[in-house]
Amino acid sequence: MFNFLKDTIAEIVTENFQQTISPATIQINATPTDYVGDCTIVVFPFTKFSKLNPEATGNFFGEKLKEKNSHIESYNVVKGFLNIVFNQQFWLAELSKANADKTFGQLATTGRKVMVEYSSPNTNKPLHLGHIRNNLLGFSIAEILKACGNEVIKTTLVNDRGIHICKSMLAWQKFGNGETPASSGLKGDHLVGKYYVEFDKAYKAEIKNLVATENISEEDAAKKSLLMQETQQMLLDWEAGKPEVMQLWTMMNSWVYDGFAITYKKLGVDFDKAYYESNTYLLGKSAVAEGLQQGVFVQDKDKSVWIDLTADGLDRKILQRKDGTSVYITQDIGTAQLKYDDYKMDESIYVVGNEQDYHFKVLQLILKKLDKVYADGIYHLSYGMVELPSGKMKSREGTVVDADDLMDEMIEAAKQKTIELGKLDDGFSEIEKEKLFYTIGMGALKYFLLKVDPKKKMMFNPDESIELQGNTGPFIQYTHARICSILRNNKLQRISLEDSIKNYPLHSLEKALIQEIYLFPIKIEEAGKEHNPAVIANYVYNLAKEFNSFYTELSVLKAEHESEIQFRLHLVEMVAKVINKSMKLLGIEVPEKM
RNA sequence: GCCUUCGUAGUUCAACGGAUAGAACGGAAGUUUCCUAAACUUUAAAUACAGGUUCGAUUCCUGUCGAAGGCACCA
Repeated sequence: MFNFLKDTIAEIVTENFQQTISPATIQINATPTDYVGDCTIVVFPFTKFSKLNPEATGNFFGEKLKEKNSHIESYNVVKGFLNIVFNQQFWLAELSKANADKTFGQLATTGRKVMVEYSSPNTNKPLHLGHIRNNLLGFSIAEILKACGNEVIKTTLVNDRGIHICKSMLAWQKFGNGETPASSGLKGDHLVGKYYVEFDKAYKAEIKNLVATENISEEDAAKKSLLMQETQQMLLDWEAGKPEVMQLWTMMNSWVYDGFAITYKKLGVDFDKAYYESNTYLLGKSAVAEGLQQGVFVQDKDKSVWIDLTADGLDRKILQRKDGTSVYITQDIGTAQLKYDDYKMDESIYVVGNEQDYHFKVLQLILKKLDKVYADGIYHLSYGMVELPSGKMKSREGTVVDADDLMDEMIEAAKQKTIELGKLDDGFSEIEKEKLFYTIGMGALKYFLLKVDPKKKMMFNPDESIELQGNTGPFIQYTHARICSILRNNKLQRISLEDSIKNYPLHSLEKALIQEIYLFPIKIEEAGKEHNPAVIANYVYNLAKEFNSFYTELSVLKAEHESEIQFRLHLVEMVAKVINKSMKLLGIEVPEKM
């Protein structure tokens, strides 16, 4: 923030104290509202070489800054804080610049290529609330990185094979009676998920039965389970390419993909490229050979392959089982290579839950040891679990908040609320109404999940968590709709922003809005750097709040001079633009009327 | 057992080591002859505990208590 001041401060230090400091280490914040100033420089660190007390140091720097920068109107010092006030010309010039910039909010091209892998579903069950957080984060961070000037490739790695898939398949074979999405009326992914739950039920019943009748431990019962043995046989058959199994697998997966397509469309997310684990699960083999040859991996007597990471503070990790099959991390090593071969990206972001923190630490370290050029570009965008009041969601037991159900409930809630408020009296066709309910409901859901720092776990109470008032998506959408309404009713005249500015003194609420607008590109950069959409969510909420205060206290249309009204209309139009662009970065639509 | 995260108003979330710890919901009290009241204004309410580091600690370090997650040839 205010980086031009940092450079000037560094200059002052060099000229007066024969020291060099890095501009990046200087702290400049927005001034808290109770103090006079636009920004605040923390001068405590400078007292070391200024040999003055904090107040005197602040005054010294304030004076020097004012000499060097014509934009500074005044300064004041409170304790060790130097508050700077910029003059009106500065803020108006910034507003003009932003207004004239057709691509405001699009940062300069970096020439960097970034891959974002997200969603990465399993094909044995429908998506749930946790997946929604993943999808929204992935989509949003991709948008933010684009705005930061990067070329972005969105990918997903579909987990379409493995023992869990076989469980659904086996249960369907045994209990399904040929049920299909068409015959049952169920969405394909829900139908398959139903049999995944069926399997778990039948399996638990079998174990219970075995324990009771044969008087053995649960552990032993698990080994004797016929269901589990059949499932494992099915996995072997799949790997051998047995036609009946492949046919069943293809059919059931296609049901799931049809279901996912609907969910993704409703969520508003998409991918440039999908990788399938059924194509990549054997890729780790060559990596194992490579690692052994380089001496990075070791092979035990039983033929299993390992890497010893104890010197790096981690564990000894298996990479290939004694039977020669590869494990999860080995596949990831292979897939990382495949992705790099395909795209040669500079950065590769994995949007994956924080229960895999350790896994990604290990993955990156192994790739480094293998001297892979792309190892440093790997970034695990780790996000916290979404928790329910009742505890953790368990898809095996079916105790989940289903993604499709939740979206429908949100849209329904938006509908009820909208009708209750009497918002739709005029000018909405049935189609427009449905579209509006969808936009508001999804806006509420998306904002709710994105406003929280991704790293942190979050609590979701299905009964009361999602509000449409307060710090919510609909609040921001509503603010946008009000501005659009003002602009509809009061067409901007042909007076340009520059001509409407003239020289009347800016009201503090007008200035506050200009300051928020000024922050937009800075926030985008910050969000990109931190891989954190919540930065944008908090920003746009503040902007909307700032507008609401302005709107309530000032009125756009009742200024003293016509040029001032025109100026306010320009200003407010700019606010709407920034809200629109910010929300786009979050993947949230903003209606013009609601 | 070892490792990693996290404990902030009643609740859900904020706060690059910076000023008097901010919002929202819920509670209390107000504001619609006027641009959309899903709004605005006022008000009560919190850093788990004990030490340490320094000009300054919710933030960094140590310990205690509490919560979640990971590690054993699952993905």
